[in-house]
Amino acid sequence: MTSKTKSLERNRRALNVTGLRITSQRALILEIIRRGHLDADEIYRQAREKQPRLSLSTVYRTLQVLKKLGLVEELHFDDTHHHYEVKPSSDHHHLVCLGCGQVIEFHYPLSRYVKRNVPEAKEFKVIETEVRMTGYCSKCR
Amino acid sequence: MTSKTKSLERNRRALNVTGLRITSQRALILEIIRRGHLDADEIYRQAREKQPRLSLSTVYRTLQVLKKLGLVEELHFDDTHHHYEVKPSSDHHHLVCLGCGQVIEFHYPLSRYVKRNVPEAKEFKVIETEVRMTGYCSKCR
DNA sequence: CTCAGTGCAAAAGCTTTGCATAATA
DNA sequence: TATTATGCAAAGCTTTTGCACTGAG
Repeated sequence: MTSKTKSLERNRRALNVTGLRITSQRALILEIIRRGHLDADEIYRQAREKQPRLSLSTVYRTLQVLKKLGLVEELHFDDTHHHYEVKPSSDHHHLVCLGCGQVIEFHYPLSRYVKRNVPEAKEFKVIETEVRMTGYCSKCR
Repeated sequence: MTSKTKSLERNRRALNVTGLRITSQRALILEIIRRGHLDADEIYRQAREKQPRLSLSTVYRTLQVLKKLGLVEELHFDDTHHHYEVKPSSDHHHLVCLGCGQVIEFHYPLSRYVKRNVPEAKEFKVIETEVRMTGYCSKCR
């Protein structure tokens, strides 16, 4: 089984559990999101290379569905676009370089740490944590 | 000196250092932002109670200027609006309740903690840290 | 065959911009 | 008085929605 078939299979399963219909558009979009942090328009452009008739509305609608299902997470790197990525299982955060624009991911159980140390957070039931640190990477600083 | 005069004086000084012109609109907008986390439209509505002729463009332009000067920080609580607050001196983060919408602030030197513990962050020069945890507050959980 | 999903085009936000007018320094 | 800032209206972007058609189950 090729890696590509495997990935398609994984997407098919992910969609299937939910009772949603498995359309070629959804499988393709999910496939593309796995490539990294992308915004709607980038997903649209990449998807149209495979399916030229795909519409931007479908991209947005699919992203909403996947977000609602918890398969995909919406991020806020900059002011104008949203970015999307497949939802990670653990705390999962980002360093955004103001110089070259690269996004460095890191995993760390920050919500646990915050809950332990911050009085305000003690009685808060945390659902989601997003940490975004901007600055300069080792090359750009 | 009343507290109100003092606050006006503070805004005047804040604007003055920068070489910008002190207009009644800018002073008013800065005054309003000090009240808490507000989005452009809320600022606009509150500002118009005092200056009915103020335009929304002026609000946006002023916010951009203040942001560029580092007097005000732009936040990303939800998908559709930006929120603004006067820039705090130390690490300063937010718990957003999905139930009642309240925003709980907390201070904690998280960037320092991350830099110490996360390998990816070690050689990163951090300029700004934004932590946003969503979930449910003690009343809503 | 049926209903969920799609494409297209149009609308709906929020935010920015051009230009003449008003106000600051 | 010389610019800078404002107000208004119009444009620009991203995102959402209505509707008829298509395709998955």
